[in-house]
Amino acid sequence: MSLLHEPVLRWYDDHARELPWRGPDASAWSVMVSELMLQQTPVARVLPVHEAWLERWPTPADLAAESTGEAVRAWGRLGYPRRALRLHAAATVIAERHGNEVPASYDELIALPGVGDYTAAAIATFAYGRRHVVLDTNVRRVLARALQGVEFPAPSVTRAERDAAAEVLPEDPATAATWSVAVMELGALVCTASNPRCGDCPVADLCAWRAAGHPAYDGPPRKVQTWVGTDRQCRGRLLSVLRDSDGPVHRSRLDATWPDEPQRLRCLASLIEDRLVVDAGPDTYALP
DNA sequence: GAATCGTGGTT
DNA sequence: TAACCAAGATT
Repeated sequence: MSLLHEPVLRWYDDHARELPWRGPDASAWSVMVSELMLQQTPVARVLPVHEAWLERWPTPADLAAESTGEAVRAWGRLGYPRRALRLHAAATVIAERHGNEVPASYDELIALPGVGDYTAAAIATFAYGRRHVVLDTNVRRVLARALQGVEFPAPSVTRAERDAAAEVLPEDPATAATWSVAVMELGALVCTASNPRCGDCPVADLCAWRAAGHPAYDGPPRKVQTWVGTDRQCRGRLLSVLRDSDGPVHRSRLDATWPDEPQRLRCLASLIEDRLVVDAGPDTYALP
């Protein structure tokens, strides 16, 4: 029993946000949709899209019955639209091979498109109360600070880090689930990447990083993604036009979004390759 | 292991 | 204002 458990669990009881995918009435599908949407995307932006998504597609089979293009359109501006395709593909597998029920085991979950280690552990834990180590960016940061005494964890998950997280995971599955969501919440609201609110932290007096005097990060430089002029920006522009159009679009409308022609053509080809866009006739393109 | 993949709020 | 960063997955 880690000394961290009681204060963190009590803090969560008092400060947890009420989110639609939490609580006893949330379906496993609701949890799964939220987890895919929350990959690299802030809660505030996910909330309205998640609500509309669940209203429109209450079960995996409902989504699977739709075109992938409708999924991409409903995804809106959440970013990384391939996640919409993967969620649609996962829904199809669930409808066809899992009786339209989101599977509960980690092994079945991680076999689904778009579901990696974190998401499989999160769904198994938060939707079904299974006991797994849930290592997201928040949990990693909180544990790096509280246990290891460093400002940020290593660029990728290390064996020692996973072992340490397993070490502090409560034995009882239900408590472990609450612990994981509580640590995530603590990382999201208090133990933030920049300007952490240590004054509001329930484990400030147990924190190794604070005890060491908040030493600055001295690991390998953390990569900062460039944006202006990248293929990602170009792809975003192109897809935005299609998303906001009811039907197929003439190439001239895509041409207007990006001046660099070789890059524009390359990005359009990659969107087609990714099945986010389809060739819909002479000089015409559309969502799939 | 490193590169790639969107978007927009915050500082 | 440019940089930072947000419940990662895939190749």
